[in-house]
Amino acid sequence: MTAAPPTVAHDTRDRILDAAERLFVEHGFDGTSMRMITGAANANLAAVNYHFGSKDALVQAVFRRRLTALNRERLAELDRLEADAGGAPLKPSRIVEAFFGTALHMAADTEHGGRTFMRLLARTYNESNAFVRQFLAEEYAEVTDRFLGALFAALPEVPRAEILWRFHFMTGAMAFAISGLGGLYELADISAADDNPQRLLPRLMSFLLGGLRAPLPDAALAGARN
Amino acid sequence: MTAAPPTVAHDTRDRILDAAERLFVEHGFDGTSMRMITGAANANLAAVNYHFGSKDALVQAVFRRRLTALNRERLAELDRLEADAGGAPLKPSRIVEAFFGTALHMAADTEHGGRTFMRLLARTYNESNAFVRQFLAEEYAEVTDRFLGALFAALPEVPRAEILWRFHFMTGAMAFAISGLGGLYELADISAADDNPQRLLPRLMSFLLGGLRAPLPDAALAGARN
DNA sequence: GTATGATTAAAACAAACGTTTGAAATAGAA
DNA sequence: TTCTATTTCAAACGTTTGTTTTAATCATAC
Repeated sequence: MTAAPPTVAHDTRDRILDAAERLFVEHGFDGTSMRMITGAANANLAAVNYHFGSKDALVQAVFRRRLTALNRERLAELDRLEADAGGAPLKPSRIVEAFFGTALHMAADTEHGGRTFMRLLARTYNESNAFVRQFLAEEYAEVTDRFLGALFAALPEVPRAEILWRFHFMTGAMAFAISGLGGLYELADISAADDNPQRLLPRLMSFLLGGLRAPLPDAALAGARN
Repeated sequence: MTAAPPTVAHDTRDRILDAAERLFVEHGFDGTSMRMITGAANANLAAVNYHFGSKDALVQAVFRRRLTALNRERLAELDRLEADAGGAPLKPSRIVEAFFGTALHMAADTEHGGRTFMRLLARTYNESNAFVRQFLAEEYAEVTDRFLGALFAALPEVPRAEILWRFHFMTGAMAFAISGLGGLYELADISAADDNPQRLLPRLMSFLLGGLRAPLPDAALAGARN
């Protein structure tokens, strides 16, 4: 466990991970069978159980392969921001960029499967498969804790509940940004479409910051104090 | 079609629709078996095929039952707005409210299953099941066409591509708003949570409008004209 | 009452599912 | 080479899947 990663190429292992990632995006977990995966990976049906133990373990491996790195990168950038600020509160826009920018940056990588994975992740946010939710919650625990804390500190005058919800809204916008316009607007006047991935990040960023900075809703509706 | 709705109660039919709706939210389409559905509905296994023909047809029926009404309501409100304006361009905030407000209004109805259905719908936006996507695209065609057109007219100085994307982002925020904070933030400092559904609409609305009105991103990145 | 059409019920269907098995193939070290 | 550990392979395992079938039950009109 503490030893170095295996020097073996694990060719089929990686082929299975790639195939599974791609198929999960397209058909979901339950909609993707072992035979579809091993077929697309040019591997034997038993290979998944041999290399990963079970289908559920494969799902976890698909996520862990990239999600851990993504969240580590996010934390590293937040660390850098805080170090540069030297104790002073951060600019909210920087925090938002550190969290959502890294995600979109990974989603822009069409060469190494980053885009595929981020589409899968976006799709899985709303997934309710029991152990996938649990796994994601654990995998995200530290990141959400740190970033929410940073936002709380950066916006001390804004109620925390409001920040929490807006962070949630921003996540939803990001998820849809990554999923793309595909399909839903095909029948509408789609001549306006422009899915240049180069432009997606600035597009999303200004939307997110606009939403984050929006005037607070009228609190007169309910009687709570928060 | 033009005749009056059947006077028969179709008791089991409705029980099946309710059970399927609830189970689809929790386990997805592929994760929900006919036996789970008929079991929860206290109906015989063959009842689904008798009343709907197939599982796929049942899925469509679950959506059609409520989505048609929701979109009709949306269109009716847009009609009303345009009639009141008498040819003048509409306020973007009103358009946004007409589209997303009706959805959230339906999502607030916990009594008649509206909340359950809207959670299913939010979950299904990212679903890629072939015929479900096709079905949703058709079901949404007129609505997106009308509302996007209204936004184009209301914001003539904003590039249409920008409006289209922001509409997409708003949809993502709404989807997550409806899905709720569940799970993902449990391990973070959740003491700030406040999921009073009464407050959700104003919360989301100010976020959406903030995003819609945000300054446009720097277009200097790419060389296109749009 | 009996006859008729709609609904429910229990049982079975082939197909597909995730997983396991035990032998064949492969690779690297001695 | 020979030995040993790893990986691949074809085949089969028992379940579960969506659907169909055939008979029983129900409601209602005559």
